[in-house]
Amino acid sequence: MTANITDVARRAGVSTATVSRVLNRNYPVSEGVRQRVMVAVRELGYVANAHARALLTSTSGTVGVILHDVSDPYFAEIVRGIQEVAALEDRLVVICNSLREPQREITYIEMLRAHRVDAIIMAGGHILDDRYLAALREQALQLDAQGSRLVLCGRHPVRADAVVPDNTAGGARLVRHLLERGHRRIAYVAGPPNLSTTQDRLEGYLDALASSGVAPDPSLIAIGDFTREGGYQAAAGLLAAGVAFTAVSAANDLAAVGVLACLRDRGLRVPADVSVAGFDDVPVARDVTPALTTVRVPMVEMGRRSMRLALRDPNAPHELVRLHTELVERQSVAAPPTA
Amino acid sequence: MTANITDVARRAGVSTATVSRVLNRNYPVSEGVRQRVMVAVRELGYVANAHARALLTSTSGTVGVILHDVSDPYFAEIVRGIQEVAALEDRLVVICNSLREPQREITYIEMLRAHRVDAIIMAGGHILDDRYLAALREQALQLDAQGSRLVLCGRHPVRADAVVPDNTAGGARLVRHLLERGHRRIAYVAGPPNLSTTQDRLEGYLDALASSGVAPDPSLIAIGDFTREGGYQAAAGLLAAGVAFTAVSAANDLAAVGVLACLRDRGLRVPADVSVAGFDDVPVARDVTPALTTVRVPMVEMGRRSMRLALRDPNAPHELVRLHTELVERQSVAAPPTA
DNA sequence: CTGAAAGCGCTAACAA
DNA sequence: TTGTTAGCGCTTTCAG
Repeated sequence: MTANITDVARRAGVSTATVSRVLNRNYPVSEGVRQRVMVAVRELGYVANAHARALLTSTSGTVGVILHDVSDPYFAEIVRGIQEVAALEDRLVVICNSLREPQREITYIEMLRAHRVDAIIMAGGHILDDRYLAALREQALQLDAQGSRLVLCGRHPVRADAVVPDNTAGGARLVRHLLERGHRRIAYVAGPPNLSTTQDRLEGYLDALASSGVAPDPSLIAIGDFTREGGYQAAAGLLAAGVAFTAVSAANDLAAVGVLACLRDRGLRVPADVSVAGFDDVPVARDVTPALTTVRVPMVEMGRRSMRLALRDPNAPHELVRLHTELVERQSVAAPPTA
Repeated sequence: MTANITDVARRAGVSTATVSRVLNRNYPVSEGVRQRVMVAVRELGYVANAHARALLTSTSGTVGVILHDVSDPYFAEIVRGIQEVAALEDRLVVICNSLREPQREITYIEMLRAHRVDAIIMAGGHILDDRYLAALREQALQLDAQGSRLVLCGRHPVRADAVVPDNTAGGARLVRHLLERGHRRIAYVAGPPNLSTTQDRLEGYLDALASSGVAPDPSLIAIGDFTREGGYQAAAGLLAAGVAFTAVSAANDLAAVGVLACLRDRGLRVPADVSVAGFDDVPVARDVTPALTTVRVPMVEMGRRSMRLALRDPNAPHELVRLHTELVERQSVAAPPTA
């Protein structure tokens, strides 16, 4: 089987304590002994058992990340930021896809707790459900007792570290842009109704409308699910319902891409007939035609900051980092057609 | 600090062995005792220490994945397949971005070995470097001795399980398609020269040319790096060099998207003036304009199969799974302009 | 500078 | 059915 520290010690003719000291190089060891130990290590292909070490030091060098789905570009970018810092700090990253299922999230937290991860980063909006939030709060407490940190990236429903982008202000800024261009009938493709991000961004839409004195029209609001397919269906629904609109603001870029595809399939030109806007500024936003006007959310930076918070001392006080969003003007928005 | 099994045992008035038996439910325990233990567990928020368990059972329930970068859609899709199976089998997945740096890959393997992962999946092509391959082979041996599996996803340079797509055949199929449409001057945007995937796909291009009796022209081959930016630069270089071509075949979709952007910036129409083809069929391929003709690589399935191989018995014999690729015709390829 | 020994939290014989 | 006990592989006092 695998060589252990005793094998190395025997081969080098020293005690296990000495081997440990050589490997952790935090104690004076004579050069000759050091050499002998290193040779034995190399010859045996020895790698210290992280579990045995974790048992003693109660720190695993691992950080857990729970998110909707890594293959969603929004989360992929966040993870990129997380990995960047993890690599710098020699940490391993465990990634868990929750698929936005509350039970799955809680189960993952427990698995990660079992592994005594140094911290857990939960990315993405949270589900608006009291039982879930209570369970989450309970887990946060346990995590704390365990000496590991909880970092929320993109939401902030429980006492913990958090990194949050300004979704509401970003949403309002975007809709204001649409209004400035002359749009009054602005459809909105929302995310899943029970998600905080959906609410925050929708609020921005409503705020902008309100401060311009435009009455919101419920029939202009369609429900998507943050996917391309969801966006496509939402647009199709809007079109089928026959409601008039000159612009569509989608809750995220993926949905906006779906809207674009639907409008194209129906023979509508963007932005000549209808303007379309997204949210997030994921890489695909600039590669669709027309390139998407959107709100840039600093996803990579959110990931970096989250990981930085995660790696602080377990006793450091909670911190809340607010990040700004920014309007990115491209080609998918123009003045409404002068019908 | 954290509650341990002794705390639970004391609180439930039983021995630690009993607690263990209740939690692992693989031994007869009287119902009354079971209840008492469960109550104690709940009250203390107890979660068994995975490290202590791993030390005994020498299995961690964790699988490591080493890949270029999770935020690259090709890898993101593979990871989706991996996670799908991992969730089904209650495994945790550690993801490591190697950025294609050989040293980083080896270091990650050692970190994962230290954590006694049940298996390591290495995704993506391998670097063509003898020293690196020797080191990799050595690690594969150690992994084997350790009782954990090594699965290669997308390459096969060392003795191990592997899941490989048919890159060469796919590349040839695509170029044949271009030839059938009447193209003769077909430029090629390759990946990094020292990568196996680059070689495999380029070979397909050359094979197709050869079997049609078209002499390959080195000046038609540009080097990219599998990124959008690399594709853009490669196309710009081709254009600047003034070589004539009526089609561009890119080594992957991301590069093809860059080629598309470059051609657009230069005022060239696709496919009217130049045809463009990609490789992989990542999600963005159908959302660019014109939608990309490409070769579908079953990335999600590659991920699933890799994970399935990873979770087999450590002593099971190596297996090699070959997966087919398939031509996907969209709008970016047409007959060459009849100049 | 080096070794002996205790013990981290758990599971798996072995007893009872 | 339940308890006792011996480690898993390592780090860390405490001696020397």
